[in-house]
Amino acid sequence: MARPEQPGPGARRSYAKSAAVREAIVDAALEVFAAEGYRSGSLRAVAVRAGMSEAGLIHHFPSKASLLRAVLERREEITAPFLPDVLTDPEAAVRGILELTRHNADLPGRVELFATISSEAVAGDHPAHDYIVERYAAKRRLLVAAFGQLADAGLLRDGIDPESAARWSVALTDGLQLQWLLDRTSVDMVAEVRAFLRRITRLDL
Amino acid sequence: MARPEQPGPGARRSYAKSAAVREAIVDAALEVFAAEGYRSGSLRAVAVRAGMSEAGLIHHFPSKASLLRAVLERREEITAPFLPDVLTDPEAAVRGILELTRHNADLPGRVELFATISSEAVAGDHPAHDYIVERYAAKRRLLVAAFGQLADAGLLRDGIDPESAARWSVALTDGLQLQWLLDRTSVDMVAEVRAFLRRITRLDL
DNA sequence: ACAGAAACCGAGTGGTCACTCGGGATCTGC
DNA sequence: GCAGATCCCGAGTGACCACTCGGTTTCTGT
Repeated sequence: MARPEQPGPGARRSYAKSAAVREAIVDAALEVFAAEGYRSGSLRAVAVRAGMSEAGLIHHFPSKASLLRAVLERREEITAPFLPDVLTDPEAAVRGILELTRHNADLPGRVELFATISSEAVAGDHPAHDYIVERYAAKRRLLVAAFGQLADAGLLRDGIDPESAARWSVALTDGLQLQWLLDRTSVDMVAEVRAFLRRITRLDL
Repeated sequence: MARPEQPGPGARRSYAKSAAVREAIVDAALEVFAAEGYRSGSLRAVAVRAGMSEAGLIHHFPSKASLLRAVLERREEITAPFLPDVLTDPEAAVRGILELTRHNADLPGRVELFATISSEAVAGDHPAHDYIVERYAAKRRLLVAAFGQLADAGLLRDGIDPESAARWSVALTDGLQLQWLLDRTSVDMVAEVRAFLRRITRLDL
């Protein structure tokens, strides 16, 4: 987050253009971390891309880990609307998987960021480890609930387990993204995800 | 490869224990690259784990990239038997997916290695980029052929496209591996892959 | 048993890393 | 319009990086 909190009574607040600068830094960091990963991506590269010095960057984000946090929070803000409240509309959640895939298909940088960070974060001491683990768990919980409700409504195909449907959906999108990143001409992510979801649900996608 | 070629007429060959040392180095490199990735994993860490100095390591593998090559070649030797000749037995190829998953489920290190390297190698300048791209393409070709033959034999479920079956299988195993690495208690990879393959084929797996 | 190559090492080399420090430019509430 | 904080930078700092160099030790074919 770009510090939306109100400053304390005695404290000064940031200058007007500061938010824009921070946003530019986060944009730059997103590109660098996507291309080179968090561990190998350098603050120097981020600073150059953001048009400032390394020391200037550090003034806004006091550590590399805090910059990663900002990048992930920003991504979350963008993707959150694609997976709306499952309790009101389970079909929308499944449709959201497809919409998110469609959205991602135009943004290889963002896809690469998450693919890179996710596998980096397998290491327990990675600064994003807990975040990524929790994010996967949350997504699975949401989709299990969604597919469960679809099953109750008779909209899941016979013999499909909601738990498996959730896991498969997450795994398939992740795996297709990797294939797509390695060779974009060989995979039509949207078509594959759509075909898969039609294969496990009775929804008209 | 651990230099299986015969030495030239005038050239000396390696000493007897050299092959064992090289193997120990590759083992150590596998662990380090799995845990920290190729770019962030250091030769120093590999050397320590292999019980020798950094300079001694470099005597055997003149560059970091050559060490990565050796690691990948070694992995290939191990996994190759799991995907046998599809022309003689397409069913064995599909069964191989499951066997390989079963095999991997006991070796998180090896799974982590390939997950880490694969997403790192998305970057075009990564030393393993071409290798990983080609390896994915080859695996897809093999599975497309296998599922195609199963379809001809009526062993693919109605409406399943062999091309998609191949892509889905690869994507699903990759994606499940990532979920498994992030939280091993939450995913039964073998059961999920088995259920998925039974869902798209008529094979008795 | 000895020549000579392989094996291995300690001590560098130049580079990059995240991050610090002290100070100067810039902004803003009063 | 000015005090004081924010903003930003150049120049470090120590740690680590892949890799080199010159040398000693170990092995092995003859």
